[in-house]
Amino acid sequence: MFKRAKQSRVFQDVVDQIQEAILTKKLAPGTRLPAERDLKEMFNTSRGTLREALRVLEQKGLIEIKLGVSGGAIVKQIDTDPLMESLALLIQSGEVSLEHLSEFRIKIEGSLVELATERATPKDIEELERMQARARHCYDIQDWESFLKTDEAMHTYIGTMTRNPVFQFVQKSIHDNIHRYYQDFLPMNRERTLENLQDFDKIIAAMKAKDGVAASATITDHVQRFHDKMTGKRP
Amino acid sequence: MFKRAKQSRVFQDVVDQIQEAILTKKLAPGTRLPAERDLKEMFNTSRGTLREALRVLEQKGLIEIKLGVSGGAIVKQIDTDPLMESLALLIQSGEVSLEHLSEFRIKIEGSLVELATERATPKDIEELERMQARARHCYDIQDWESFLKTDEAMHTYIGTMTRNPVFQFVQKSIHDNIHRYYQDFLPMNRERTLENLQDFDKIIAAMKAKDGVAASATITDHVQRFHDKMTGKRP
DNA sequence: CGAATCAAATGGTTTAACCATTAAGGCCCA
DNA sequence: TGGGCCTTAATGGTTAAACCATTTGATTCG
Repeated sequence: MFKRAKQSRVFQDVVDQIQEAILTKKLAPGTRLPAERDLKEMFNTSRGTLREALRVLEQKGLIEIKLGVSGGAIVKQIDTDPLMESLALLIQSGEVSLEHLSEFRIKIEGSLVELATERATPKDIEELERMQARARHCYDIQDWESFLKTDEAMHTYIGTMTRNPVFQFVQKSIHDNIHRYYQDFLPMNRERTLENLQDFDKIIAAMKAKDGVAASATITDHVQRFHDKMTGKRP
Repeated sequence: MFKRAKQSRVFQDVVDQIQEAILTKKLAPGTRLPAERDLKEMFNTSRGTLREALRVLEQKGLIEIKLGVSGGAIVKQIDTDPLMESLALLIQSGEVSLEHLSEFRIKIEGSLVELATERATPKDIEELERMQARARHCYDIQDWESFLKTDEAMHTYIGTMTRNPVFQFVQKSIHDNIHRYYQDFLPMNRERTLENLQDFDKIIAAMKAKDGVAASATITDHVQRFHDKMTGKRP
């Protein structure tokens, strides 16, 4: 019925006030907050307490703190970085395994590609083709590391094509985390790389034809193959 | 090519050391860290700086701080709460709208229910039926608020049935955030509530029959209807 | 004009003290 | 004996004042 009455922590009140001002756009991104020695007066608190509040806001990704004269706390444009950091913590702690992530990816990436196909602009297709050309070049000179980077960039770009920040975050966090631990268990080789290239050829062709179902099917198969290799299954 | 050399901030070093110890399980959940006045000696720093570090770790969800004698910093079991908080910030700031979230939900919740159906135990089904009975009771006495709570609990429970923490987080965060802003635009009424009940009857029946496809189809339709109402479309 | 130097603003750190909360033990009195 | 009250000590929360380190811009000098 009742929640524990919150123990009053001064710094928490400061955090709440500044956060409220940022979320309601009373403080726009780019705005510079007053200096610590001024803020401390405004909130009628001490500098130590005020700094604890700023530390929390910084950790939440709401402000950024710069050094030197004309430095100080600057209101940031909110982004998904704190979300990504939290997810990385969950993975590093073992609460979430790469198998969990990969299973999720199998279920979601098809829908994501389908949505991206619906909303793809000619510019998007051009951009993907540029990236695919770069990937092919990496394959030719057998630069696997750059190939992986390009591959990740293509997946992430398809996420942005959905024009939905939720899909964008999901796609970015999946690939960011999968690739971060990639080489631990999945060495790159010529054969797998070629498969990747061919899959993306198919996907781009399907996107051009506005065939979301085909694009979806191709990527789902692509992802399933990755998952099977990772979990040690062999066809 | 190069990243800016990190400006040395003492508190950051303290954060990194403690975080490392927690993630590598050198400090197990439940462990109590030494008192601030002792930690400050160990890290050879001041109490203010040390407290900034503790504040960051608390914000990350890695420790919890209790007051009084035998209080102090206690290592927490990592969970998805910080992730949820970050997402809530994105939504409150308007970076992510409820339409975005709802569109995502349409694509994912079918797969999620399918997976839950595959992995459902008899106990899971029993639990769902208990919840459904409670929802029906709320409907009978026209207690819409409790009905919504039960509805959310059922969706969240289906998330746990996947046995995959990624799906669990996704499901929890979607419904947590959708319901938080629910009444702003979607007033509950007798008709919609009855639809909800009937949908869940179908889903539970499909789960009993291990018919993942039917369960998936039902929930997707359910979610799509919700989305259409929210975005103002009428069939 | 350009480079070196200096000065001021600002965040980062340290120290020392005091306040507030909590748990535990002891004391008093019925 | 038992229950309630008080004291005490440990611990986080807060304050204050000073100094250090970094950055920027103005000033000075060759």
